Amino acid sequence: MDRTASRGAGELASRYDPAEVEGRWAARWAEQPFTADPYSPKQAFTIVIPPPNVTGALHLGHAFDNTIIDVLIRFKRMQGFEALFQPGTDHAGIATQVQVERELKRQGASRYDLGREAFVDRVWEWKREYGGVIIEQLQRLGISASWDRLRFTMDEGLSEAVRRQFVSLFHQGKVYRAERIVNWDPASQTVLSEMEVDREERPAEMYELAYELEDGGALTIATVRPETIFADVAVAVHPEDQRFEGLVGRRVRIPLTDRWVPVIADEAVERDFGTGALKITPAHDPTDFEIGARHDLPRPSIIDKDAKLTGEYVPEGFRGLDRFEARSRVVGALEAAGALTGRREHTVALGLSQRTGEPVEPLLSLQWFYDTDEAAAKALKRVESGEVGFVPERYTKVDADWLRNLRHWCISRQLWWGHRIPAWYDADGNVYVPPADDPLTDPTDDPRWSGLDLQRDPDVFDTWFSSNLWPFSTLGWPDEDDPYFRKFYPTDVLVTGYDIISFWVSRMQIAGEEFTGRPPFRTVLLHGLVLDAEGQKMSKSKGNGVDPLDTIERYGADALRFAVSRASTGGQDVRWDDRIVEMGRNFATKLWNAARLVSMQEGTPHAGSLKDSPNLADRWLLSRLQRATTEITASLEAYDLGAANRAAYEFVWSELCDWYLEAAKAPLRAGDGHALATVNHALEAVLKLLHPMMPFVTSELYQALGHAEQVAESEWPTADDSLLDPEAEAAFERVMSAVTAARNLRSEAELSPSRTIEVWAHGPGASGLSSAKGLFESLARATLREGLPEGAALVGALPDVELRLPLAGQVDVAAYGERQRGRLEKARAEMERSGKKLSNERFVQGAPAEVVEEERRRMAEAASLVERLERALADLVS
RNA sequence: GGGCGGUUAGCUCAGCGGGAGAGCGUUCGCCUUACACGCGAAGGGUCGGGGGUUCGAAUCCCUCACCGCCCACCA
Repeated sequence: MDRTASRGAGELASRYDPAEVEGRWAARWAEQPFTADPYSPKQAFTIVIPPPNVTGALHLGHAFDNTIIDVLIRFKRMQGFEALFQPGTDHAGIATQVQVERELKRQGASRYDLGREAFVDRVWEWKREYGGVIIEQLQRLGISASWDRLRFTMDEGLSEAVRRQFVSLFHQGKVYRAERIVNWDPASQTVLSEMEVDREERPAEMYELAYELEDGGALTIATVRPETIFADVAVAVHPEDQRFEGLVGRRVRIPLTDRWVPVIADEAVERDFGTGALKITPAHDPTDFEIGARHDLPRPSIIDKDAKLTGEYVPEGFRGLDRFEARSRVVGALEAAGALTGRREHTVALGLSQRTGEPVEPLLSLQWFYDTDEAAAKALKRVESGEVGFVPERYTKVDADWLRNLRHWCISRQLWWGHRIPAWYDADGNVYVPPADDPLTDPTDDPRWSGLDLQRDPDVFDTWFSSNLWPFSTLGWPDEDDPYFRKFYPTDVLVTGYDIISFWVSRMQIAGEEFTGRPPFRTVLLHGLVLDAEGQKMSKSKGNGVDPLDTIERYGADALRFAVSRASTGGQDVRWDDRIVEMGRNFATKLWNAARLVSMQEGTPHAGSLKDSPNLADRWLLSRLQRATTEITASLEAYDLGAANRAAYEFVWSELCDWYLEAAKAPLRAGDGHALATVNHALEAVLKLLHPMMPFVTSELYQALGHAEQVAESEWPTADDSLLDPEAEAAFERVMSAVTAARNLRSEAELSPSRTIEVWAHGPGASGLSSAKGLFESLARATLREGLPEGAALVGALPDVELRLPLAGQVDVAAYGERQRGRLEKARAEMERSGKKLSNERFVQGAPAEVVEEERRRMAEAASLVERLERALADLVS
């Protein structure tokens, strides 16, 4: 073993071990996080984390959000921005509560056994125990957030922000309490917003029921919920429906009861659907609620919060029955009573609780609502004017449509875990809310109301009623003088999956307008969803999720980040494929070994300008590096991580490693200072360019090259156009083609790669090739001679030169000839195509000059190739 | 019922107006002193179908088919 090899081996292990290296750097970045200085003169660049559930575990969705954000943050930081990646977690009300309740259940208890206070303590305990897990996992991913600024939605400051939000909106009249039809989840015993309800197509039955008319005859209605007939207050038909002319104003009897209800006319009734007559149940159906309101009808409820039939309107035999049980019993009774006149299969869009999977029950309930109309309109303007942009652009419309069609948001939840609503009620149900200028004082401490017995609302806010403030509550708001708020708000980019636009993005836009008068971010960068190998969305319930930590363990976090970066193209959904991660792992190893090769070199790099190098390979590489730098930088600036990834991969593997390093080996061995300077420079640049996507291996290698500062703190490379060298690129590419042709000859001749072959060059390009003799010979492992060799030879034809390899005995000439004929066919086809095009007057006239010129060049090349191949074949036969 | 995305090599995907690309897999060689997580060579596609625009279409327009997603109060 020679000295250089042993020295290199001492510096860098011969095989890259991601686990060891990554663990070390992850710990370093966790302990000494990248901080952002609010007083820095540098321009701010801010991204807030989409806060993960505090008790959750890292999944691929998080890996996407955070990798993309971290790539942008590291990139901008290196570009000289004061970059803040604001981290934190969400208390995730219902999700966390359900989780802790499940744990309690395993111990044979329920939250009611503990009582509210003890239960909430229990959740805090749970949070203390598991709340750090996801943070550690993110740190393991190499996320360079400002961990010293970790925030939680239920921190004191953020809770204050939520309280201020409510109080302010209340006094503006935008938040109000009202009885409305809500989506009730009987399993978790809370109301849900529209968005927390998943619609699922389910087969069901539609029943036709005959309601007896008071003057004889019957009116037949259609329903999928016969069990709700007891809450009927009317039957509605369309005002212009001639079938029911004369019936409006008369009364019908609800089957199985003695109640008579009026027939009313309402435009909401669809004439073509069902029988054209609709039973009206205002307390258990949103449409019916509205129709009932228009006609001033009562709203009797007959389904309770456990989804059981209840109340005096329900005949005794059905009282206490679960809704579904009740349905079949009611249908039986209707049939027996002769009121069931028809039934048929029908698909319904059943609402299911996103959390519990339980069918939600629409019922009447007194809840808090938030009228977002005014702020949404302002937010919409920003979107329409382009002040807030979406990447990819098509989501602009999704967001705008959403902002346009918002309904009032039900913000109260019957949970214990969350921000408790700061509203109090007296015995008469009057509402007391802290004053606008002093939102933190409880009304019970307010001297004005000291004589009253005020009870605080037991409910808490919807989780999103705190995460909507996230882009500014984490930066110190409501303290508008907080230096972080001043420096880093509004944030620059919001990165998240497109499935969260309605939940979070639009609500942050609204909150930003409402409380800061500014949009909370300038750009919304949306990524696709992660699908499994079958194209199914990954989800906990399906159990088809990939555990990113497992992936990290097997391939390394850099490899995972590489895969995420590469998959981030155009907001496209990604079918997760470990082969891409493998590609990333291999790439990290490739980089490692390239650095190892470089670190093994001894000698003194040329001290002057890189432009001084007389070596064709150096000039070629430096020129290519400028192009790669430009492309990678532009791609990152356009938030196109996929393109940046591909450009970097291509340059490093196919150009730097496959060609340049091979070409440079000989000069380096000879102590060429120009080659050494070039290779050092290129490697350093590559480490920087790759650092955002693969922070671990690049940090380790940068350090190994002897830098005291971290690569993360180094300056982002800028392309130096004076190093662009189209001439060198073209010349080196000719050498590359010749080398490939020579290697092909070796392969055709079945000669061992270890053997040096003798290659003869003939043709106008031969002398050019000879001028790069050394390069060609070392890359092709050949001896280059000019001219034509004696006797039979294999021929590799290039447009301007042909390479001949004198025939050794063992070659299968017939097979070789076959392949050669194939090449000739291709070249002829090429020639024909070009010829056709060039003889087309309209092409020559209509196409841009350079395109026509290019075509002429192609034509000439093809013609020359055909000629060489024909001659070579003739030689072979002779 | 509206809206959006997808259909490119066996698989997973880039490319989105000037002669089809990558990784994996396949075939043939190689432990060539950075790397077998590697090196060299090769094979493989009428870019879902049909129409149109254009000198020129995988790329733009229309249309059809299939796959997927989002929104929607026909009970």
